[in-house]
Amino acid sequence: MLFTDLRHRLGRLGRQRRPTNAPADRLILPERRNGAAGAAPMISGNRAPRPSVGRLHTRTDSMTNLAHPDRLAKIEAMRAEGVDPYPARGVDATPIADLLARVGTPDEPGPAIGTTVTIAGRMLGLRDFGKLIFSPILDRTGRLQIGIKKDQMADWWPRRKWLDGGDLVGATGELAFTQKGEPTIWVTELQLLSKSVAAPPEKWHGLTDVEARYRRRYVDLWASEGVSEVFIKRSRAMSLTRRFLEDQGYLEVETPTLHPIAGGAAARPFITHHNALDADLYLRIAPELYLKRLIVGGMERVFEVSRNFRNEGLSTRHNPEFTMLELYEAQADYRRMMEIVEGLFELLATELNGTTDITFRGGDYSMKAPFQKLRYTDLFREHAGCEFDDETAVRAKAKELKLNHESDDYWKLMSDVFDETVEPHLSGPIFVTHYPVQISPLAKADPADPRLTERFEVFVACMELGNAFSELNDPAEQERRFEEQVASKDPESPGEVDVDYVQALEYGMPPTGGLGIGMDRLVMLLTGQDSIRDVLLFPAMRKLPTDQEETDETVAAGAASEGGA
RNA sequence: GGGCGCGUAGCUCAGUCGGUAGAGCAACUGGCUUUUAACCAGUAGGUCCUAGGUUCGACCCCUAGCGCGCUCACCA
Repeated sequence: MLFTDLRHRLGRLGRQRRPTNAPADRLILPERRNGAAGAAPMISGNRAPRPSVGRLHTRTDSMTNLAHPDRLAKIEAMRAEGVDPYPARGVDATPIADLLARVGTPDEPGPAIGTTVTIAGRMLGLRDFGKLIFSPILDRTGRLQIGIKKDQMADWWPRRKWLDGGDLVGATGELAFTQKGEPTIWVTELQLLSKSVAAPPEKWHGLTDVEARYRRRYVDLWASEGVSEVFIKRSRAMSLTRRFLEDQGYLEVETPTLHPIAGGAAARPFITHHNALDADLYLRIAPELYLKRLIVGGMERVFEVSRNFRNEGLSTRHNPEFTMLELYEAQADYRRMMEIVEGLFELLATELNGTTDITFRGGDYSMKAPFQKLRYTDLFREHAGCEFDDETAVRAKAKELKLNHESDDYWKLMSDVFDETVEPHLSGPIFVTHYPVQISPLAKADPADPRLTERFEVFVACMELGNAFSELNDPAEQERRFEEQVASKDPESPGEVDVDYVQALEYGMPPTGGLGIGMDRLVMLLTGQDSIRDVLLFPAMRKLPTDQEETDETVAAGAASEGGA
C-alpha cells in the first residue's frame, strides 16, 4: 500500500526513473570502510571482496579512502610529539590583498616592505630547495608567497616534512622581495592550523573534471582559477541589487516557500507533505501572489530575493532551484519597471566590471540604457510571417516548424511559435512588450488593445532575463483568468483557483508595477559564464549511490522484473 | 526523455593489430638557500565505470546498465 502511494506520488512529480527519494530506513554502514585504504596493501592473490575505492563516478567518498596514508601518518607523528594538527584557535591575520596593496615594487618598495606581518590561508604547494622552501599561500583575498629558511627556522626545521600542499597555516615574518622580485614573507613563525589529509588536485591543471568541480566546489573554489571571483561577484551583485532598491524606498520581505497552491507562474512544482497538517504543500514556483498581497496590505514597495523550485529539466540555463528577484511598486506600471531593469543592469555592469560592455558566449552586448523596445505582435509578424491571432496561419507555421501538437491550447502553440521564430533574434538587451492577454494571466490588459497586456520580457543574448507587467488588480477579471487556467488542465497550471488571492484583490490593490528577474542568468551575463551551474555554488547533481543502495537497487530491479508489470 | 561524446594511477592524459597498462604532476626516498608548473636521481601507486557476452586471450569488439558533459525537448 505504501509502495503504491509512493509510486502515485512519484508519477505526479514527473519523470523520475526510480524512487531515489524513498524513505531511507535502510542501514548506513559507517564502519564499512574504516581502516581500508590507509592500511597495508592487500595480500596479493587474496580473493576476498575488496572494499570499493573512492571513485567519484560511482561512489561516495568516505574520509578514509580520500585521505592519503602518508598524511595520516604525519598526523600520528605530530600527535606523538604533542602537536595538535587541528588546533582550536586561528591566528590574527592580515588579508593578503591588504598587504599586496602596500608592497610597491622592488625598485620602489611600499610601506609594508620590511614590516613583520601575519597571514593565514591554504598552502597551495611546496617548492623545497633543501635548506629553503617556498610556498604560495591563498586566502579569500589573494595569494602571497612565504619563504622558509633553515637558518631562520632551525628549531622548526626537522618538522618541515609534516607540511603538505593543501595544508592550512598561519605564517609570521618580515615582508620583502626576492631576487626575482616576488613579494615574500620570510617566515619566523609557522603554525599549522589544519592538516589537509586529502591530496589536492594536480597543481597546474587544477580540477578540470566538470562533475568533480560541481560536486566538490569546496576544492574548486581554491584549486581552479577564477572560480571564487565569480561567486564574489555574484555576492556583490545581490548586495548592490538590494541597495539599489532600498535606496528607492523598497522594503525587503520574506514570504513562504511552502505553498498550499502552486501559483504565480506556469511551471511544474515539487510536492511535499506536512505531517501535522496532513496536507500536501508545493515548493514555491514564484513569490508573486504573496508579494502582491503585501501591496494590498499597504507596503507599497516590496522586493524579495526568492529561491524558487521547478520540477523540470536541467540545462545550461535551468536548475531545479534558482534565485529570482521579484519586486512590486504601487502607483507604478510596466514602464516604470523598464526603468528599474535598465538602471539595475547598468549599475551592476558598471560596478562589477567597470563598464557597460559585456561579452557573453562570444557576443558583445551593451548594458547602457535605454534598451531597445519592440512589440510582441510586431516581432511575431516579422519573424513568424503572420499575425499572432491568425489561428489558421499560426497553426500552419507550427506544423512547418514541426512543433509538437500535443496541446490543443492555441495560445500555448502560438507562444511556442514565438519562441521558435523570434527568440533567436533577441540578442538584446531588448524589451519585448505587449504580450497577448491569454498567455499573461496576471497582467493588466492594454487599454488601447484589450487583446494585449501591459507586459514586457527583457532579453539579452536570446536569453530571457526578466518578466514584468502592470499588475492585474480587478478581482473579478483575475478570478475569471484563474478559472480559465484551472479549466485548461495544463500540467503547468495551478490545480485550483487561489481564492485567498482573489479575496485580497477584493479589498483593493492600487495600480502596481511588478518585475521578476532571473538573478542566476543575470550573474551569468555579468561574469561571462556560459552555464548556470557555474554561477551556482552547488548546482543540482544526481545523488551518488552508496554500495548499500546499489545492492538494494539490484534487488529491487530483480523483484520488479519478476513481478512483471 | 531523445541524439552525440566521454569514463584508464590522487590529478591531467596516452594506450599500437585483441596478447592482462604508460607519461607528467602529486606522494615517498636522496640531493639542492631566492624559486614560482623549481630542478636532478630513484621508489611506490591501477576492480582500465559496472555487469554480462564473443574469444585460447578483452582497456580494446558486442549487449545492457550507471555517471558526467554537450545538445534537443520542457521551462525562467
